[in-house]
Amino acid sequence: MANPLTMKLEQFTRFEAKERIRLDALLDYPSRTFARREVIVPEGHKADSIHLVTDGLAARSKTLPDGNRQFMAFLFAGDLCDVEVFVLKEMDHDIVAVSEVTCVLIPIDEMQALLTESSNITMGLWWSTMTDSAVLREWIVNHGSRDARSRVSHLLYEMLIRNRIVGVTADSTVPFPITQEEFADATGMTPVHLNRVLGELREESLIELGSGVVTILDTERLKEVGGYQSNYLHLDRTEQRDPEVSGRAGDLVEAAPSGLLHNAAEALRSPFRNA
Amino acid sequence: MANPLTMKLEQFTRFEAKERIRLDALLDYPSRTFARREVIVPEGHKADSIHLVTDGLAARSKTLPDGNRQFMAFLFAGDLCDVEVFVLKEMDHDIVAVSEVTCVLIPIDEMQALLTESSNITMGLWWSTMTDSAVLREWIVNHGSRDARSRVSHLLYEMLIRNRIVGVTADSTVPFPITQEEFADATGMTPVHLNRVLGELREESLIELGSGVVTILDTERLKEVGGYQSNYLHLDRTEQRDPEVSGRAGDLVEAAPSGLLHNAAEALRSPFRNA
DNA sequence: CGTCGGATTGAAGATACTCAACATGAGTGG
DNA sequence: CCACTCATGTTGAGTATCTTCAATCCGACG
Repeated sequence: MANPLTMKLEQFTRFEAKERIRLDALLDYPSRTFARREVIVPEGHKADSIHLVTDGLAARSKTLPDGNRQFMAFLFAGDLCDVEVFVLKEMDHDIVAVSEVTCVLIPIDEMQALLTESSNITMGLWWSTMTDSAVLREWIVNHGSRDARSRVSHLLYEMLIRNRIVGVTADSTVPFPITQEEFADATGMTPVHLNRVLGELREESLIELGSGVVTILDTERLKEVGGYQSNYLHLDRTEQRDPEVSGRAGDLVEAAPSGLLHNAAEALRSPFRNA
Repeated sequence: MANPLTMKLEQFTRFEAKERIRLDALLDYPSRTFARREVIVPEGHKADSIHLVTDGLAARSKTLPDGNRQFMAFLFAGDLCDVEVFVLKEMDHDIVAVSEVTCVLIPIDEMQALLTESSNITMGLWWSTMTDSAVLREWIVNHGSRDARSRVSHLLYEMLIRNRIVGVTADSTVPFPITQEEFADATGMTPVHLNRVLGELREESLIELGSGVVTILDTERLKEVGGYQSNYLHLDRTEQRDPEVSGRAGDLVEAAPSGLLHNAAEALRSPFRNA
């Protein structure tokens, strides 16, 4: 079984065999499955181990005193839930399971060892938090400057792209096992209004809703409605390998079915390769 | 002159003399001053040097095709504008000068060297991007789940705390050299409505507006209106040194005038100290 | 004194929220 | 196998918040 974390980090740098083996071995640590709705890592938690998602959909979530809940990010296979506690003192938000989620629990000492051994891995993880930051910033734009229609479209489109990157989706079907209430928490609106907006988008034949899946019927128009620009996902490293690829890799991913990024990773020359 | 970057990173780890000298020497690189409104680093920029703010207030900003502008973060002295281009391919947003801003331009090779030399510094910078992420997440909550009143109060309070951390402000006066239009861009609302909300807060004797400064008249109530919780700034490292400090350092900073954090830094035992 | 950027105020309208009812569909237990 | 329940989705009507457009005000500065 391929280690999704390795795959992810290889978007940034190319690992030596030894490093890859080391990373792959992380999957041997005990794993745990969380039910839908279950809290994977609670706010205030001080970790002795780090959670790596290997399956399912999780979310970073914060609940305000008034009960209002806000999702700040979605986590897929290959995403680390709580690298921050490793450096920061404690979690400042919850990680909750949106679908059923499986995590591997990596002891903090092991993580520590990994970082001291390989600066390549350290840099890779740093890169990972940076791309996450870029997504966070885009979410701020989304919440601050776009209306409900755009916000919903934007999130759906982002989900499509992120799934394509990972190679989960070949066509325009996005696995999105989420209730409308949760969707509303992610877009900062009420479930009622979200429902109406989704209705609209469906009415206009932009999307189709199945159980646990969203099908994008008109990717181009959805992208437009969402005001989507792909640069913030930083998918454009392929250029460095293959300059004659017309356009940017971001567009490529949006067009090509799957498996692209892994290839891109193989060819990557990062500034830290020799570090 | 104290290097604000060193000071900031010392909140996380304690540097050896050699490292500190190395960091401090960064200030010798050529610096540049940017006028109000000037773009410091444009979107799409691929850097050969990294901008370190040494004075003034800058902002991360994104402008949508429809002209709508959104600020995603404010940058103070000691903040790096574009570490990301160092790892990512290019900037996905602008850095703009809100007040007059001075930056030191650090050559990318120098930065590279620093990272290879000292894993302590690498970890420190990683820590820095993590705390930035925490702030970004809080901004998402702010935009997604709070109404205008709370949003404005929250931002003001955050600015107060961040200024206290740096030791700029002893009392409750926050240097905030910003127009209401820019303030509106940071809170995701129209200038008109922001103006009304500010009026309200002033009416209620929560704040007072001067030119380039905001005075918080009632910190407690402002904190409450903003629904502010201090944990996301991760100021609580002092506990590790001085367990008898009642409460958390976060609250301490909110109460104590200044200079706290630097002391805290001196005593910090980070998990990476021996790395 | 006039100009200009920025702050302030008013009135009308749109977007999104609240409250509340109702529909649907997947279990669950009789 | 049906009835019941519970979670989720859907729809309606009234309301609040925030926006838009536009006018006016104010202070700094030439």
